Amino acid sequence: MYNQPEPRIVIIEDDQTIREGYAYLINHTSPYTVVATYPSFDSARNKIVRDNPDVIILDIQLPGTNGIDALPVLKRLLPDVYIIMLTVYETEKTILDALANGASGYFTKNTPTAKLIEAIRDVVQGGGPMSPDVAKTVILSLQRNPDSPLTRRETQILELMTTGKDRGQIAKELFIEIETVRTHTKNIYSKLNVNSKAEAIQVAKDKRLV
Amino acid sequence: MYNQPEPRIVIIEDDQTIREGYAYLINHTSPYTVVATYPSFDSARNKIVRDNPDVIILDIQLPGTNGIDALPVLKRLLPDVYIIMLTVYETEKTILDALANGASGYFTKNTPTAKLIEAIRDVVQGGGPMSPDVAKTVILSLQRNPDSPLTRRETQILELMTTGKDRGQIAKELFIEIETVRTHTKNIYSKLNVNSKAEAIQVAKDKRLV
DNA sequence: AAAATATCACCCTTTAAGGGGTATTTTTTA
DNA sequence: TAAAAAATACCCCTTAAAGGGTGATATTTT
Repeated sequence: MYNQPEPRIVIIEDDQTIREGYAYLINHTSPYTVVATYPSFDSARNKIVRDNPDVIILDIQLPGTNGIDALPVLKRLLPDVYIIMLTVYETEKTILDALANGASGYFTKNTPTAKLIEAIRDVVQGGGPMSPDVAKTVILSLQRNPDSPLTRRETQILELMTTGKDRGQIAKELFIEIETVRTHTKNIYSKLNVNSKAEAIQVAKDKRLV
Repeated sequence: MYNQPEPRIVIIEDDQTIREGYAYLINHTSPYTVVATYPSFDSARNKIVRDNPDVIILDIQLPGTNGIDALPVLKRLLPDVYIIMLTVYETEKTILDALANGASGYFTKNTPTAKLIEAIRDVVQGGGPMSPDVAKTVILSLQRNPDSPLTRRETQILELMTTGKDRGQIAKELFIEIETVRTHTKNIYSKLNVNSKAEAIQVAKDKRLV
């Protein structure tokens, strides 16, 4: 068994204080090495492959190319790199976009360096660390509306509708007749004040009914 | 300003060692109070409202009613309670189901009590703590397939399709003609080897293309 | 016992979707 | 900078799936 070399870190963050602060503390209080820091993605672009980082700490609000747009590029340049996002303002969409595009972790900027170092350890071990507020947003995005007007069966059928299944497939899956599925569908439409599958799916997503 | 009373904790966990271990350590090393512990949800059902907990630590694998099914019932009984799930085996579906049904946090059972106490603090402060492995699963569930055969535009259109929008709405939203949407749709179908919107959505969900 | 939920059936109408073909412009990449 | 890929747009024709209306019985929950 070979000794794994300690992870190499690159920080891309426009605020000099934060950038240098994290770099200093990671270098001096952790086994990891910050091999380079950049104030923007555009300045990192041509050098980062040679830096050969294992983990990139990437700010979202950057001058020029922002962190979200940088993500897929970095992933293409360095397919195996772990990316931890850093941000001040976190909207649900931003967070979800970042994660959808391959971020491994997500923290707000008030995160103490010690937590960030923990996070680096977690990602290289295959985990997906997030600060509690980010996790909360993610959880919320997964959570259903507890005040749904739909019954259990209706919710179930609506959910199957959102997956693109048609009446026949839904009926088969639930071991009921197509006509029963129709009846439920009509009740769903009436409760949601819509009159098409498409609208129902939109309301469902909108109100987190499924 | 009144002093907030310290959070009251209930633990529902069938393994006596774990149950009593957590209870003891929470009571003795944290400001929180474990007001009751139960070996099953069924045994907790009639008493838990009187326990008036702020946070419930809920095991998933329970004799009788399992933790996932217990979740909605607990939420109805105690609408404002925070629930932290505890589990040994975590499949993606289990985790996502738990979160969809109102869990506030999610940990695997090897979690040290200190982390659990941190988690209790986090949830009462509105956060959504998860252990890194759970977070990883959640992140993975949000992540797109990096090897999608679709172009950017196609992905965008497929995504809009999954939200139930029809050609017309998609065209309007993207400021292009309906016929262009059609062309993209045809290309999507051909790349995904399908020939209907429904199938496309199913493949999209299946392969995490959107 | 009443109310809510879930089940099944038949009529008829409409429309959004799908197949096939062609062509120009813009953007990306080698 | 030339070639390839992606994005844009139009026409013809066909049909499956969806939707509206109405009525009825069985099962569960409260």
